[in-house]
Amino acid sequence: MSKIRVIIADDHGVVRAGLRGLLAAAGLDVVGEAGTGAEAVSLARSLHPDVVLLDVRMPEMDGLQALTAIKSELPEISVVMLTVYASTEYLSRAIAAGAAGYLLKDAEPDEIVRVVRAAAEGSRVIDASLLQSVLEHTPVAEADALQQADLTQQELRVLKLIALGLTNDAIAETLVVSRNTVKTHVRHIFEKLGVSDRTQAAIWAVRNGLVE
Amino acid sequence: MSKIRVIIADDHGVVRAGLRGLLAAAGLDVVGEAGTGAEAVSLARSLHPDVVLLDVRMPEMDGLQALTAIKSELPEISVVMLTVYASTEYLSRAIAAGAAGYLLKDAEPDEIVRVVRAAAEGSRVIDASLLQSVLEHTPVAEADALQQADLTQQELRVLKLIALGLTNDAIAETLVVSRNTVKTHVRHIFEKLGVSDRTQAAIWAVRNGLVE
DNA sequence: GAAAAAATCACCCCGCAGGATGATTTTTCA
DNA sequence: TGAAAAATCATCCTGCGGGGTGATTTTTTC
Repeated sequence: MSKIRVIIADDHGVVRAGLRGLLAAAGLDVVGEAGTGAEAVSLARSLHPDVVLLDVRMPEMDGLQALTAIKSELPEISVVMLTVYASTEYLSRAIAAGAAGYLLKDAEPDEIVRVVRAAAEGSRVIDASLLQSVLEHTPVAEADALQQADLTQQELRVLKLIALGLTNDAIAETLVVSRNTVKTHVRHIFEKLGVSDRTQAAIWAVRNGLVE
Repeated sequence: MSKIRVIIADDHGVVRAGLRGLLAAAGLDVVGEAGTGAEAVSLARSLHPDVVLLDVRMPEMDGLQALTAIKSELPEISVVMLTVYASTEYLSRAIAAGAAGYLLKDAEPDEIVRVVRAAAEGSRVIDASLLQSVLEHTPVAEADALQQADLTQQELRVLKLIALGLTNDAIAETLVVSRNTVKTHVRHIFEKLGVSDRTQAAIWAVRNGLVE
């Protein structure tokens, strides 16, 4: 079994060095480094790594743009986003654009390695602490419809992940439960909201300020 | 072939009378009238009509609540919503709650009859003028991402309908094209937005202010 | 008037989503 | 402590969604 090949893209040399050491120590193969989004894309093209670690904020094409470029040209490469902010907005966009993972820079080294490994295997994993903030923090405003919906805690989490654009399988992985369990929650959510599919549920969630 | 049985629910007697005459003249059978949402629900329960015409605004349970109650208890009954406002917000909710049609009160008599007839047959039809206003009116603010997406006119319409929660078949009916055509547009939309399913496309649309 | 873009539609395939049902375990709360 | 609610998971089934390909017609644009 060959090593997982990774490209690191961040505009700060210090961060790159830190990540490189961290990943190398875990037995991963850092095959390239980029300081801009554009560089990251061309490196991905020439080196075909298993995973690209992209900082959200970079000169000459930011992380999201680079992500989009890579996924459209090289969809088989897994891209993990790195950020300092726990922004639902960005998270949602990154997921929609096909990111395999989303990491906070202050995440535990083990957590970073875990997410990169999972990404290489084709899984989608969101950093636990980031996920926490997204799932547990509900904007207080406009909570009336939410109250009326009378969702349970777990159903609420599932709904938020639906509203982020995750599939049932991705939700199952994220919440560490089985796919069947997720499907059960999803059905209950539909009943309670009075909708008939996940798209309508997502729209409901966005309109009622459940996310963002 | 028996007449289509309709219940009319509106808190204004004048409106009810107008609708009754209009529908009767078209050969439909108005089997009941209600002045409140609660009445409409109980009438629906006892009379089992083919179609219920619900005013959005009514005392004792508004139209949306009545719609939800009817659809959960008697899903086989088609419900057409009546309103004076062309609100995307309400339209989206009504569709999500299972409305078969959505009519403006100042719609042409022929149009009203057409929608009620279509609803009785199980189709989902949105009043043409209302649809027009929803489809052709794009909030100017935040049009940057939209420009970048570079969608064609028809793709834009399809995306808006996706963001209202319509299925491909419903979109096909609404735009009067084949299902295959819709699917083609949908695929192109996904490519242009860089998303992988309709839920993410809907979220994109809402976030970028494409609807509402 | 020719070339390019947009819109239309068909057929095939596959997998996930969504519906129905039943069941067990854990947690909550009166 | 005992009942109710919540969370977990399974299995079966069906259909729609989404991917791939190809093709024709209409409209736009240079």
